[in-house]
Amino acid sequence: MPEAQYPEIRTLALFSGMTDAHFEALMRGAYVQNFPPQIDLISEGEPSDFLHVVLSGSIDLYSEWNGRETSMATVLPISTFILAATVRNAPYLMSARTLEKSRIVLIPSQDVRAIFDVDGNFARAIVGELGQCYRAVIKAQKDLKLRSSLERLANYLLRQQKRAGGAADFDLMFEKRRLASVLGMTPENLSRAFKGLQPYGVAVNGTHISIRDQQDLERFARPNPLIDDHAI
Amino acid sequence: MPEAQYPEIRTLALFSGMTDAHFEALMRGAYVQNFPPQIDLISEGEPSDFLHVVLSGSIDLYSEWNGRETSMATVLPISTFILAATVRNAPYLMSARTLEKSRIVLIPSQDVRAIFDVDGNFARAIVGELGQCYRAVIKAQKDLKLRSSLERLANYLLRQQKRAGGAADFDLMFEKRRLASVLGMTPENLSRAFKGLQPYGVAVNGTHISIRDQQDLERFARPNPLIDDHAI
DNA sequence: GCCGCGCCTTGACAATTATCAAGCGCCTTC
DNA sequence: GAAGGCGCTTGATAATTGTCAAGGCGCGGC
Repeated sequence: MPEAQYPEIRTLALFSGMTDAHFEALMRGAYVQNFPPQIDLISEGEPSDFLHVVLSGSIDLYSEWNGRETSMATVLPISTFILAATVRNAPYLMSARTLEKSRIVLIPSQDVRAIFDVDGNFARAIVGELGQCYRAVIKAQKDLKLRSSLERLANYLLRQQKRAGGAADFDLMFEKRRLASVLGMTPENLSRAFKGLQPYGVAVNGTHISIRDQQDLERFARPNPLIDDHAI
Repeated sequence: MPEAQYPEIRTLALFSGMTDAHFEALMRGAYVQNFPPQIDLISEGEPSDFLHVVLSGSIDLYSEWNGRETSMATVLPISTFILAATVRNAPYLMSARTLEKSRIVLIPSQDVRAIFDVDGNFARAIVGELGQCYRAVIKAQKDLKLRSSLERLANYLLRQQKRAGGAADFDLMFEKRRLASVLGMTPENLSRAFKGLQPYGVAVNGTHISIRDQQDLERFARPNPLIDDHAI
């Protein structure tokens, strides 16, 4: 892998604490690849051969069972995915596909495990990352089990609004079909859910969202940091 | 904490790889406590002051939002809980209560973090544990998003059967009200779901389950290792 | 034994969510 | 500019799941 790419990867919390020697050992076996949109990168059930790092673009993590499919999460630059499968040397639990043209670093899993075995700082960084991932899934599960689809959508919009800077107007980051799957509903139901939020001052125009009455929407959504705050 | 308790804790994968000195440093600040049933040990939102280890009994991890409550998981001896909150020094995302009379070790979180900072083997053990926890929640989420309540119950029964030794007859491990909450449904709906599995050869008598036609139930449940196998 | 309590079940009904089938609108392509 | 494709929306309908109220059953206490 070309050294020019190193800096942006090195700045990741996961890699910033390790020694130069270990980092370079990791990068030696790694390579960067560009993928077009809608390309399957990994399939659930396969052995975890590579740790992936998204440099640009975006990735959909999804799962299938019995002919059904659901989006589990979206990975945005710059971050890694399938870390847990790599460190446990276990099969992937989710599949991954590019949503758009994406630039991905592939680091052989055995190299990650080898460095992990000898570099305490790397192990500690992985703990930080895994702990965050774990807590993110717990939050998602609380969202799913404790809220109706209308409440999930309302809180999703409030989270997106905050991510987009907090203004009353912002744009959805991906297509509604996928949003529906992430929120655990059908596209039809999402359409109706948007209508169901109109009384609370939510206006939708394509991917553009306007929150006319912040107070009103929040009164309905009842956002909770232990579910919605991704920083803690 | 009395040294007599050390061995059973020491055998946990989490603690078995660390040096004696570090282990004893951890145990110095720890103490064991007995709790009666139905006692709240921690509440979501509180700072994570202690890492907990269940020596005997059982613990319900649950969450609340907007007046609703759901069971997230059950912790059985001997294992730890709220490890992620401890290592990230973040507030608990779930509450915990004893289901029965339970014996719990409380290890000050700051001690855990201090040893974690200096003991690479401990850090690696935590990675193993967190990775497993993460993957368990991902499986639970796939179960929730991809299956109907009837399918979740059918697969739950097959998992329990395997845990109980694989015989056609076995007993549920906790009361149906809680099972319903774990499976993400109401008690009434669980009752009907049991009836709905009768055509597939499932007989229920109180907490006792008989699987009359293994093939038939499996054909309906379609268990999948990437959701149902807790070992991988 | 009998009572009372808690849990589970059942039935009737309501709300939520999914499915199926059009139809609309926008964008691309030719 | 017309045609076609694709994603989104809408309506009608069905399936799933939840709610409320009542009743049964078992178990411990008196």
